[in-house]
Amino acid sequence: MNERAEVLGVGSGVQLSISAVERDTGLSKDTLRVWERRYGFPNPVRDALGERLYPVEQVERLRLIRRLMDAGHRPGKIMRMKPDQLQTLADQIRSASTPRLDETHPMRDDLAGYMALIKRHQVEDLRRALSQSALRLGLDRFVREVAAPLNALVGDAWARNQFEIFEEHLYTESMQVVLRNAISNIPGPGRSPRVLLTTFPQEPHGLGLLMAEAMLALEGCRCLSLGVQTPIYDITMAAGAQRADIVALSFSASMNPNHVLDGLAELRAKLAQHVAIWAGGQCPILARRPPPDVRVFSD
Amino acid sequence: MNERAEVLGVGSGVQLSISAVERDTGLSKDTLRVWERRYGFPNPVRDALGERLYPVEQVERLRLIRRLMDAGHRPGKIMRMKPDQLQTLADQIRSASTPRLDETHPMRDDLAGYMALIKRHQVEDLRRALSQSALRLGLDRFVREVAAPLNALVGDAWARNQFEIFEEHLYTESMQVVLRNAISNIPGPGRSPRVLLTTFPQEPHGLGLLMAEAMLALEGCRCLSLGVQTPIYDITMAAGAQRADIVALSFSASMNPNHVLDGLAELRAKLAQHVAIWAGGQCPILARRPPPDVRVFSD
DNA sequence: GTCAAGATTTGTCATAGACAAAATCTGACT
DNA sequence: AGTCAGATTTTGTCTATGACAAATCTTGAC
Repeated sequence: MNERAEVLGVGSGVQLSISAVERDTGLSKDTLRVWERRYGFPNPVRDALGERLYPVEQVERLRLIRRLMDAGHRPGKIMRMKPDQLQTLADQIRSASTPRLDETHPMRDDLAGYMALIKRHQVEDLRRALSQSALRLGLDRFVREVAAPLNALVGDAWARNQFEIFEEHLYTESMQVVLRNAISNIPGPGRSPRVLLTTFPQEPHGLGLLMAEAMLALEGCRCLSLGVQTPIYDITMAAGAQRADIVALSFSASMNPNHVLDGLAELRAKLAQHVAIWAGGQCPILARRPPPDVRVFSD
Repeated sequence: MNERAEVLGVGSGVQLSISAVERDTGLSKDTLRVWERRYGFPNPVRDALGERLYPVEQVERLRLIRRLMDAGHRPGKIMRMKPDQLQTLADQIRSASTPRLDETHPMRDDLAGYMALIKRHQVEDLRRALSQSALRLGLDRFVREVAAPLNALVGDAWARNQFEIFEEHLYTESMQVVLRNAISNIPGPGRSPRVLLTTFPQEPHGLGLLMAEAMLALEGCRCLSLGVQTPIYDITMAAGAQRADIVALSFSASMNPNHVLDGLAELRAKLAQHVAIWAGGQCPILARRPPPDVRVFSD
């Protein structure tokens, strides 16, 4: 019932409780404790009750470590490195995973423009610009060339602490309005596959779902979205009730990899065999270790 | 790195590992273990390694318990009850929460029709019926006479355990589509008050927000929604950045009354004095003990 | 009815040991 | 040089039990 403040301001720096760090980094409490025991990092201070308090610098380093692990590095190696070595490694990763953005091409002007609008809180301008872009490019190209990369940029900036929560909300709401509007203008669905869209209970981000719905609806699929955070058991019930041919799931980068894989395995086991599972989103584990019997989409 | 199958078929029934149950029920591992220790339920069998395996029947009972807790009951009481008593309790919630619908008036025919469509999972028919109703009545009357009461009915049916989670999701998504569509067709905003809409972090329900946005936009307000679950600090930042005149908040019946009152007090303290706070929604505490300096709307 | 003080309930945090799955290393063999 | 089986290390999650503060219920006075 412990709902005491989990963010405590103490002296110079803010400090987070273990559950706050679990939320922010996606690392389970067990993992955080065992890392401390084995590697000596993180090294949180303790409050009067002996409970862990993580300084923000350590939380940021944990976030960085998580990114490196997503890129294939193992904790035992990373944990021993000094901060500057870590940063060097991180920079290498970045050029490996998105070479286009840094050197080959600079960030595309239009995307940079949208980011600036978000940062300056010009919501109406942002919405108008996105709408116009969608009209100009067509929904298909808009999703591929604007929505998806912009989403990644925003997620990235968010992970680096360059965005306030409300700025991310402003972006999400704007993009949602534009996408929903575009989707509702797609001519009536064909008879072809019936697709049920949703996310797992730990995944509150719905933009990926809308992008998927847009693309699938354009292909003539009969899309039915359940919104976000549907328990696995209910996904199977809904799939049965709606006679779905495909269950499509969206995963953001912040999802715990094990939850993703375990959840997909459980869903596969409970779902009728003839129903296909499609998975997409920014979540790195999907690309690194795609589960069997699940079709994975990168974009 | 325990990624052994967590869904094991053993003899007649399927059994789930503790982490699978955590996912399915939303109860933390710690909670599941401490319930077992204190109340003797759940009572999972053990595998060869001594790890818990929960039979599906127990998981389903856990889900029911969780619902009753959401409705305000405490685990210590519920846990001792026999299955049939549990079901009785679940049924009793109805008469307490909505006396009017059962005896004083019967349920209106059109609303009963929508409820039936949800129950029969006829999503496309539901969406079409709602759209037509919105066109026929006009958005203002549609919100007052259809969306708001239907919302209450669905919330009620949910509390009585008459709806599956996915059925509630189907309804929410349909109504959301209809409302958003209607909102985007409202002619451009006047210059009058700038309204910032959102909910508190504990409140994930967004339909109330959309209904409020519809009503306010009809009045010529410049509405800006942040979506759901914005931390109080970020609400103040957003209000400042957007030069909001009004901050409008929506509260469903499931919100903890103290969280509501404390949150409103905190927001009032942190927000510039000239910014008004409007609060609305099904939450009973708002009507029973309206906080000072906050304008409360029942519909 | 409303409020404060006291008692109870309840979720989360702490500790440390154990173990299987994943990842890496080793050496033999095409 | 590449591939494969087997040994070794790494790593995350599980186990158990005790502790405690926040939330909630109960009691009694006004």
